[in-house]
Amino acid sequence: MAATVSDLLLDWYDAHARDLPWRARPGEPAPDPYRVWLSEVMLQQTTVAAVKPYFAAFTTRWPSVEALAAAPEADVMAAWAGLGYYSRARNLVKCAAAVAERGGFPETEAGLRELPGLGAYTAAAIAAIAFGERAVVVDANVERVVARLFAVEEPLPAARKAIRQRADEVTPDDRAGDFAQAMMDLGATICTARDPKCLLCPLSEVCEGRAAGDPARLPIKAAKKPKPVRQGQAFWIEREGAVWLVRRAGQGMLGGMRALPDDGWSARGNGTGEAPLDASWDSAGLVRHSFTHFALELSVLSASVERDPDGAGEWWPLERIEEAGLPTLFAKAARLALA
DNA sequence: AAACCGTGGGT
DNA sequence: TACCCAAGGTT
Repeated sequence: MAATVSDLLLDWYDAHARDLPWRARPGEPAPDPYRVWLSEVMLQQTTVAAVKPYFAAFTTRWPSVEALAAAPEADVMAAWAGLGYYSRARNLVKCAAAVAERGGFPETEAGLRELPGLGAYTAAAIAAIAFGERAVVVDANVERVVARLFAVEEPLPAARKAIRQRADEVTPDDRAGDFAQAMMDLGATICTARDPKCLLCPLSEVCEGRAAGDPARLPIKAAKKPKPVRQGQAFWIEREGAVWLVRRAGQGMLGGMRALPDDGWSARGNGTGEAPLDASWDSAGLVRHSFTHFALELSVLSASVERDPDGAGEWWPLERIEEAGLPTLFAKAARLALA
């Protein structure tokens, strides 16, 4: 009888699984659902290398979902600074509160799916990895592996339905969590987006994409739109060894994060060029920063003042600027201003 | 349902 | 350099 995809993949995983801080080794008991949840949210659209130091910091500072739920939201947002996609941090706080309130994580895919910040992928991943449920886990790695394995010629995103169906067909009843992690490891290390290592792949003998001759061209994706370049200004306002920081609105770009005052630049257009107060401004330089859907040229203006700017904000000590939790854009601006 | 939402690393 | 990409979710 021919070996199934899941047999081949699980055998490979038993020998080659990556050793990651949030993961149990093959055969060990399932890890703490809190650690699975936290890692899965951090890993959304984010590389393993980027997540590792944040995962270590969060689990040290907040060892349980109850501890995280009890933390001030500002502390969690500041600890997330630099990881990106800050709605994840806002939802992390909401989710921790909901889980602590109900006395633990839901143990089913459907129950998990109701929590803030958990979509189809993350709910399935936690159900399978932490609770051993047979859930169909489809992320970008699985899409790529499945598209190649079954030579799916339909372009993404239209192919998602067919890919999910194929993924369901190869997902085993037992070890669904290991199977999901094996698919993701395969996608991350062997069946990579560029230059797949087919000679090392446990599925090479059954891969229809390889049989067809050019697996690397799959999955087929639509061309990306060009990013506009926007111009804006940020203001470095000093008084008595402190800098004026504001908190951005809860929705939208860098929502909920501490920030420098700026002139209202956005994805849609340039800033107004208007400063938040009259002062003698010096140019501290230009920050070029690329977001997902636009690029920003941010000119940083610096001044010393003797009164508070209008509106809400706080004077933050310069020597503790690293602890302010500025997102990377404004951390770059601060570096310029302090240079 | 297409658009919005970060960042760092690889090529 | 410029572009692509990564364990997606929300609206």
